[in-house]
Amino acid sequence: MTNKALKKVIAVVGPTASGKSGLAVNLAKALDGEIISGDSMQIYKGMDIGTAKVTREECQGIAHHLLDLRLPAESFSAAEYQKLARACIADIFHRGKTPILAGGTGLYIDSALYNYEYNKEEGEEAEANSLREALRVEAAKLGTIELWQKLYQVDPQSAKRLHPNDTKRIIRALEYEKLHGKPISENVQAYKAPRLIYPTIFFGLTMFRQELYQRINLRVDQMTAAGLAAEVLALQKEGLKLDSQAGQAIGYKQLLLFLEGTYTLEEAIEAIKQESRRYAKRQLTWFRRNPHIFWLDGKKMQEERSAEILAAFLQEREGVSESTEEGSGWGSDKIRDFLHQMGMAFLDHIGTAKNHLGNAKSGNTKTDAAADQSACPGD
RNA sequence: GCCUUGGUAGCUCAGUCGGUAGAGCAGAGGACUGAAAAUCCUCGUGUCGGUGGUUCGAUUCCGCCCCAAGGCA
Repeated sequence: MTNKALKKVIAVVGPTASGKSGLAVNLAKALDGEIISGDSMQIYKGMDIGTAKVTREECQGIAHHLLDLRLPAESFSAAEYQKLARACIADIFHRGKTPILAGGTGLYIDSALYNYEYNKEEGEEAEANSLREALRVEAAKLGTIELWQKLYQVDPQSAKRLHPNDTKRIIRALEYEKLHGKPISENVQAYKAPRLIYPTIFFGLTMFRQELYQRINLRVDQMTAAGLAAEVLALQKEGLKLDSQAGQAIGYKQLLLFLEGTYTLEEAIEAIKQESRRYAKRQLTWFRRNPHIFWLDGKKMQEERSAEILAAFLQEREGVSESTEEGSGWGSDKIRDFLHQMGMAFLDHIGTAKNHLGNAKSGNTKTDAAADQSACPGD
């Protein structure tokens, strides 16, 4: 075997606790890869336990990029992420390795991999932030409807798109208009036809909802046992605050509220579990609409051999020229057959995600053979 | 064994002076282009414990039975 690396970006996405990090490392080992984190909170130094950041052992010698870039008091943005992630991808390709983008922050991942256009002129972060702060103050004074009406006057298109209660997005639209003198809706053409900017293969990890939630609950308990509260306390002493970006991270927010006396410890932990479950659901909503993603059973993909087989498959196909890289046309049937042959689950993306509710109340929700096979591996 | 109070949506309960029922929480679906672990929108049919009776009609009234909690022996 000569070069194991692919000339493609591998993206590993999915909800929290679905096994992304582990699969990414195993794929990296098999494909001579390096991992780029696609996670908005692992950006922060010192936020390790609560963000489930990979430990030294878990890295297994594989390079991980875009972790620990900022202090918890600092801010960060999707635009900055885009720039850094793309530079990282270029560098990894340049060194003849496979870039593996793994993470759960949909906006960050899409910003890096699709033709999202952020404005270079807007680089003056401080200026933008002070303007944003001013708009925030104004928003609080005006009330939601009035703020929305204000946006309607300068950018009726965006106003129609945005719900009057979605203050955050309304503020951004107003901010954009002030900074550029034109409505943000003008910058949105690309967004109707998202285009991948690298050859990319997406893998999404998922599992029955009930199972996923169990794993989330378990993981929160493990984080608690590993000293999450102590971590938050230490960060608080260094200035981590509830109203900062990092202070909004699930786990950190609730424990800060505990330290402030709003929650008991038990209440905080319950809230962390619940918010994590809801977050996982939102992640699934984001990724499900992406037709490029091949969905895999997160539990089965945990086994190292699964990753090896998948990697071998990718290498085998590397030579084959693919004219239909984009869209679900990419070897769809072939990969399905292959994965079935390997005894792995192939979840037929969007449809199956819906079949994967695992909702006891609605009983048997399996409707197709693929879901059936993956759903009951032992039967 | 007797008495009391309950048994209504996954959970906690409200309610129907008899016309097949509704809140909170949990949960589900969706949106998303410089805060995104953020922000926002939408969604409530359940043998009203079981069974007989009264009634045009019972989840609602009555009888019996089952279950739970408390009290008395």
